[in-house]
Amino acid sequence: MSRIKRVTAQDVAEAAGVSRAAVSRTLSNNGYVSPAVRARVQAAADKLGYRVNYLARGLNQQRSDIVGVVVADIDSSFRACQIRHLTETLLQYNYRPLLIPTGEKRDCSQVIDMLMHYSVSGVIITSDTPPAEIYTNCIEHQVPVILINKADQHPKVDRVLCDNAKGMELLLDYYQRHHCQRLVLVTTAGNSYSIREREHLFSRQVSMPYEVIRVARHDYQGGVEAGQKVLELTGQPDGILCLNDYLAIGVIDVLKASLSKQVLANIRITGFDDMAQAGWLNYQLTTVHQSCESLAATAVKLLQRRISHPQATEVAEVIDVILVERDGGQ
Amino acid sequence: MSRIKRVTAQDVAEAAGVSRAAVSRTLSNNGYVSPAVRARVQAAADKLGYRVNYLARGLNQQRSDIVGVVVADIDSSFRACQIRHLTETLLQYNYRPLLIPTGEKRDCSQVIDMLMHYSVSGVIITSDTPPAEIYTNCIEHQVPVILINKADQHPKVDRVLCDNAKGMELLLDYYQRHHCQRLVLVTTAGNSYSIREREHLFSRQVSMPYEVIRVARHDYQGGVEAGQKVLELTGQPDGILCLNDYLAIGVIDVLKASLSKQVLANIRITGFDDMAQAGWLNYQLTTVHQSCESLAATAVKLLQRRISHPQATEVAEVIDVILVERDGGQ
DNA sequence: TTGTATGCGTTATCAG
DNA sequence: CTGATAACGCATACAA
Repeated sequence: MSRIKRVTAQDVAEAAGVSRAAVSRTLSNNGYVSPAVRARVQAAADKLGYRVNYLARGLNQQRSDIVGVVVADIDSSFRACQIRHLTETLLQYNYRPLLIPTGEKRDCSQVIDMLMHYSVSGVIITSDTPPAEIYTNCIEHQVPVILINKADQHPKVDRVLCDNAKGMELLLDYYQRHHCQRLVLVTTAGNSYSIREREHLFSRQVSMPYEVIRVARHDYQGGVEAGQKVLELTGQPDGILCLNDYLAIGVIDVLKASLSKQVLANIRITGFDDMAQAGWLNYQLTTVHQSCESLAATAVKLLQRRISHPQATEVAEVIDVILVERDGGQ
Repeated sequence: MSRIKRVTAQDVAEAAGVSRAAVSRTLSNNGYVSPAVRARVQAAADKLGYRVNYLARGLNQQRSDIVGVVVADIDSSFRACQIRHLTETLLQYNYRPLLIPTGEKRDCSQVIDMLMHYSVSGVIITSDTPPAEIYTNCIEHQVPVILINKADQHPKVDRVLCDNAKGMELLLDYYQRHHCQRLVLVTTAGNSYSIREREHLFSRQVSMPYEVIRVARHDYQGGVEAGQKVLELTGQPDGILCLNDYLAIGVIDVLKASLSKQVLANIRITGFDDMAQAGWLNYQLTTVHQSCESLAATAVKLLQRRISHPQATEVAEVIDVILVERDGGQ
């Protein structure tokens, strides 16, 4: 195989008339090197267009600066937003995001196993139900793990969580302020942490009578199914609290198709997450906003902390939320 | 620095009582090795839980099996779908997707440069306006480049394209079949290849009088802006051909808010791409469907081809499209 | 068919 | 402060 000519540290060293070691020390800012040599090395490196080979460095240092980003449902709006900010932030801090989508089919534990053999610097998990195998695998290889919106508590595994409690409080306060009499909770049967947690908080904090509609999926289709169940109720509720925006939007679409504008105007529907579509004219959904930016920033901050202090006790940082009141498209 | 104990080929070799070379040959299926030895090596490798170190292999082979996926607007629905299928397909074929989001701010050429130093096996670009620098950089390093829905034609750079021509034909045929008299084209002023190409094809193939509404952005906001301009027209058109689904949905939302159901029912609005929201009850958008699955499959197929035949002449594969007729939510 | 020896490009250690 | 040298873990030409 014909090997491609690359600019190597050796080349720079020769051009600058110094040793490889001096080059390494200069460019990694690690170790003593005289200003004179430093200048010569810099000049030579720039002229030759030298950049370190990350593979070689990774092999040597046992860490590649690659960060595995494990995520389910990439094509759901909110997740896509998370991914975008996570990858942007990682790059900004000189990590490289290796994206691992986890479908139902794919055996993601195998993929995770693969990650270990890249000497990844860390793994950020946004998947809904990460197999326990991931932890054992990562811990065994001493790879930092950051969990986003996950229940699981593990030693040395940091987490960043959306403030579901505050969000639910804001929503319930919203319904109370508007003197809602008959509330319906739309939730799902799946094992998504966010949904489970919000449902739990709801039932603990709610102080008015309510009914529950439970559907299988937590996406738009689930919302449609929920909307149909709403129509089957005897009489209309005046409040429908949906545990995420997709559910709310599905409900809205079904109700809009079957109910008059007047009737609909008296039903307050809310969501959770504030994904892009919540702001669309047709929905103008009142919902709880969680910032993907600060979520990403916090995740990467925790990752860096754990990389430099592998033995620190685990922490769980909570991301603030706010209520976004919209007029429901009226 | 305390180094983590890893299972290395040497360990396997000792456990199996053979040389490192025999282990390498067995596991990479490259070179001759007797069945007996092969079995012993396999057994030892399994028992010890050995997996090759991709960094070391990459350093040696000058290719890391990492594939850079460069993409703008991750959080747009259709792009997210592309990403999902691209990454899934890449993993399926034993590549690892390194995700590079390109914003307006970020200087992505720097990031691309970084990719080169991972000895990436290839780069797949879905960004709308990839800087020319990318090509020169990749070609210089002899890294395969696959372009998705891009105009740029470069030697040794393969492309996969959506069949915009057929799509436009289907749409115009649709309007003709329904005896549309007054058509409005909604397009943008940006330099997105898909939009530009579709607009060009439209003007070449259209055989009825039409008006043009041009907005700045090609996202939902652009659609809203377009919708407002539609309302300013003297009299309503009976057809609005939008060059992507986002534009169409924005237009629909504005018109729904201002026009009566009856008037709206006489306006045929169409999009392009068939993103998830096009199928939502509220929109039921007639649009041109392009399959992200086959797009991803084709991209990876071309990538593999170029990896094994770096000097092959470039090709452009076209992905078939179909018209998805929906009732517009009536 | 197998083992030996060498290179891949860095960084870290240890003399000088 | 600097330069030789040994890892890092793998693949492969070459010799046996």
